[in-house]
Amino acid sequence: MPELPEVETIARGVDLLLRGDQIVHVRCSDKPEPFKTPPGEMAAALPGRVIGSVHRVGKHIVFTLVAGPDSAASHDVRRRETGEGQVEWVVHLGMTGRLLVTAPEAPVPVHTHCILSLASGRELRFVDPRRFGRLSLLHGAGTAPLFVSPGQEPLLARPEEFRLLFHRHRTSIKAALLNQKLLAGVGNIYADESLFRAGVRPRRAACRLSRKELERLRQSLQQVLRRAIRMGGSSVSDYVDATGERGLFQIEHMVYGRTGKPCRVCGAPIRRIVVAGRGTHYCPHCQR
DNA sequence: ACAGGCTCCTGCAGGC
DNA sequence: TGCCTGCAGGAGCCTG
Repeated sequence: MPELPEVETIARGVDLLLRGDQIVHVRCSDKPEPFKTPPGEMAAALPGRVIGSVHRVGKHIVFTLVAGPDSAASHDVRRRETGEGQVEWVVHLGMTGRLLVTAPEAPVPVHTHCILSLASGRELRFVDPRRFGRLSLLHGAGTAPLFVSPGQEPLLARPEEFRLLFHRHRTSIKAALLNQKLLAGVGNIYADESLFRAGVRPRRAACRLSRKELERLRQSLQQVLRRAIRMGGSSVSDYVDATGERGLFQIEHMVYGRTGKPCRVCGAPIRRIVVAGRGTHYCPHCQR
């Protein structure tokens, strides 16, 4: 399940592979999901545009698409400089979404919902069996961060900002970490892993954590996310990055998916409970 | 306003 | 061996 480190890995990979390539043709499936923007609108707006850059906002992959070299807008200096006429194609992978860069003759997997044919001869395919993912098109430059994820970037949050996110919320710290309006990009795995490293039980009320605990949590979260990005993310189930490589961070999981196994620090069996409707793993001895 | 629960969807694991 | 049930979860929506 792609969270911040996986999405970052994928966005970097796709940026490296596709920056500067031009969209020639778009084909979409006829299912209502995963389209937030009607597929017809997308298929009409994308062709001719050039992939300017690909980056991550929260758990979203944002393609900045600029006018193609032969379009009228590209010759208009004012429109080019203001970003007017620029669009952002936003991909959310949900649980099982994948972006694949392939040759057109490669077999098309089942549950392929969108295929972008590129001027280089390659295809960018969006595949998502469970259809929890979302594809949308935003008009104007730099609109994605606000539209898509109002929450703070966990890697940029400073101590005071981080503390202020939680001090008014009476819900569990686990639910608060998963709330994308507070922090953008944290999902189930890294919530559990950061709470373990901070020594905080997932059911604790967010507003009852001390300054010291919140600062420990902030640092644990940032460490865990940075380390996971360096390792290419966690591969559980079928996650792979744009080039088909699997991440390696799952070998460093301390609690996630380790129910009943001995804690790597103290040896106590890892417990699994349900918090905020999510499977939640913690060490009853190390976390208070 | 906030919190918690339900829903969507498919693949896979486990039980009988 | 095969079928069937239940579980996995991000986020939008509904309710209290």
